[in-house]
Amino acid sequence: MGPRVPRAALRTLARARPLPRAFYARGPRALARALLGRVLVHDDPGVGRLAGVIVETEAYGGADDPASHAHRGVTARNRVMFGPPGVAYVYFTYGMHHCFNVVCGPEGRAAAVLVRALEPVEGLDLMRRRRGGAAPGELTSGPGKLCIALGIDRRLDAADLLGDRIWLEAGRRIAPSAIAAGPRVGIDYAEEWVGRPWRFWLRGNPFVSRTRPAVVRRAGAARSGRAPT
DNA sequence: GTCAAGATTAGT
DNA sequence: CTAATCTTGACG
Repeated sequence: MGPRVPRAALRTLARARPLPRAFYARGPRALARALLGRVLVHDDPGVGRLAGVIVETEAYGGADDPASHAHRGVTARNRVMFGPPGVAYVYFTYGMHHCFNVVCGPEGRAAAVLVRALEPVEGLDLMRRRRGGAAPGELTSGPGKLCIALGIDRRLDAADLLGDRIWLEAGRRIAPSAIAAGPRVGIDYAEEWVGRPWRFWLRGNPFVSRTRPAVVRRAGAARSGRAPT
């Protein structure tokens, strides 16, 4: 017989455990929604736990998605997008920023979810130092910012999210009605894909990235509310 | 080898 | 609005 553990404590333990592989075995849009409210934890070597609640995500597909790195097949950079789900895809861009993604879907089928913003919950002091003394609301309110704050870089590319370096925990339960959707940021090309609401966030959450609204360049591509899937 | 563009951010 | 900063991947 093991030690008796109160039910509430069991729930806490369950919450503090990495989400199982099966959690990631679905398409990118479903996962992008499911990731909202989950806690991203980085056990930064020699530093400790840095964590935040995911409040904004974007879904990326494979060959058919012109905005995806996987659009033109496997390359050295995007290879993990084609691998098994539950793995980190971290890439470097604009010569200075990293972006953290969660690989999902069945193995062999490229798909991933970009984590665009967090609500910081653990390691705020260090995050603030790394972010140049930024205000709490600015620490992790963008894909590049959150990587700086949590110390995420390419060393974590291909890291297993069921390992001991970086993982996700269950966190909060989110009601579907609390989720808002809109066009992906920085995707102002590929006309017929621009309006697709593959960006998700917690409605009204102050830690969501401030983005200029995705501008639809060509008339006729503009859509509001529901768009083709 | 060469080169344009980038799933961004901070500052003017 | 634009500079910063350098990797990636397409093309020759």
